[in-house]
Amino acid sequence: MAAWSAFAMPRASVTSSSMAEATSDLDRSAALRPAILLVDMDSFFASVEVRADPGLRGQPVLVGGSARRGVVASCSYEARRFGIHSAMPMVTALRLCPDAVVLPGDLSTYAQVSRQIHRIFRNVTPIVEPLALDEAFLDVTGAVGLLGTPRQIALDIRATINAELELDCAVGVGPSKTVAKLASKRAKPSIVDGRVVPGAGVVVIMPDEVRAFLDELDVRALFGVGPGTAATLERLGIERVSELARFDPELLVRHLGRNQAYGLVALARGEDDRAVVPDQVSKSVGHEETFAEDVADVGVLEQRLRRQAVAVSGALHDAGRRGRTISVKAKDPAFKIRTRSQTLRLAIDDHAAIFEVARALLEEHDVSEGIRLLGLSVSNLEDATEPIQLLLDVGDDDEPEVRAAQLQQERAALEEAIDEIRARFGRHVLGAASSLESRGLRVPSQRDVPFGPRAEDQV
DNA sequence: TCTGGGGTCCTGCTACGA
DNA sequence: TCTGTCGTAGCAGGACCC
Repeated sequence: MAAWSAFAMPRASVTSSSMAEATSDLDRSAALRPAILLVDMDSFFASVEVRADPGLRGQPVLVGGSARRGVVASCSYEARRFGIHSAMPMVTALRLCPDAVVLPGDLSTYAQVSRQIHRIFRNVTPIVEPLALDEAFLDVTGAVGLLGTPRQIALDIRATINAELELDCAVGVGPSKTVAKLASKRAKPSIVDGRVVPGAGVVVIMPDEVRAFLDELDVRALFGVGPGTAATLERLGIERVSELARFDPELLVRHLGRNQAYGLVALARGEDDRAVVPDQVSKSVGHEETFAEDVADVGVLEQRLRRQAVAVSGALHDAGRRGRTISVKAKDPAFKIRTRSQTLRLAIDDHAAIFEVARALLEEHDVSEGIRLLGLSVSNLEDATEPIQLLLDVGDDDEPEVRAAQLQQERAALEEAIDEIRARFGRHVLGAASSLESRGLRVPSQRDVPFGPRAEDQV
């Protein structure tokens, strides 16, 4: 968030690892209850790439899609010196820094590193709530005393990640998720006059410092205030968190809705008692891709949709989930997004069944002018170990839902047969389709289009 | 100038059954 | 039998996050 560089440092306790010993005797954080940490990796994807190729160190590195329609997913601090930031169109980024090194990125590698990072977290506390591959909340209240003060724990985590994985991170520590999150932003390196200024690394905000810490922030710093909400608040004369904290939430309801109005004012007042919740299961699984050129050919779209159905089905299998609601999303050349969805009586995970429903939903979209993005997602998820409810009143065979149900039931019967064959003759007699890759045949996966269209990905 | 991908949550509307 | 009300589910769109 751009607003950070404009802040004057409050009287919050700012500590870098080099200062740890000097402050340890005076560490007030021992009294923090609850003690919540937000660990946020610095330029995660770009840093992983630099670690793999040390020749990139000190260079502006961009990870993201092609220059045609891609955006920057992550960039090194050297690139940020040119004003580049994540989510910036790649073409704009390259205009700002034509010599930048552009890398396509590899989500599977980042996911692997992320698992290593989370192992380090779980050595500290079992209460870890991942926010993204590079970010997680940790509730260390129970570890205080055993492993040191919250500040010491934060410093240790940072040192361990640095020593074992050669990566940097920032840690925010506070009595709530909101404060920990905002503190982590302040702990990060910043760009001042085109120079990279190292961050504090660890920033601790004590309960009696929360109000002063929040009051001077721009409202856009708050979680849940994006461009739209910020514009609404600005029209009401609210630009600082202190102004929002004083506002009567009832007066905001008409503009933001009741939930958001009361929620935001509470956050601005430092009222946030949300717990760190580990082991959250995802509520939807999807896959989408932006084409290098707009596509109006239904045959091509169906082919892409089928590929997405295979990828989504694979992700559902990996997660042990099935879903009842299938949604197909299309973005037209004017960036208008339309979605069409259908909720089935039967939860499905079979790719052919998902595709059957998705294809019917695609027919409801007007693609005559071409579309730039096509996406498929499955929600309303349930555990795949639940027995499949057979549909007795199957109805008309032409209905996509009925065809999907038949395909799903055929798939279940097939899997039962596979299990039986393997039980009799051994696991090796039947292999997964993914093994085709070793024979030069490709099966689509989430790695295919991680950050937007590739230059070579013409349709 | 050009705006990804994978998610979550919320709102407003409509249909439907009790 | 008809009508109004209420709660819920489904659907579509939007805003937001990293």
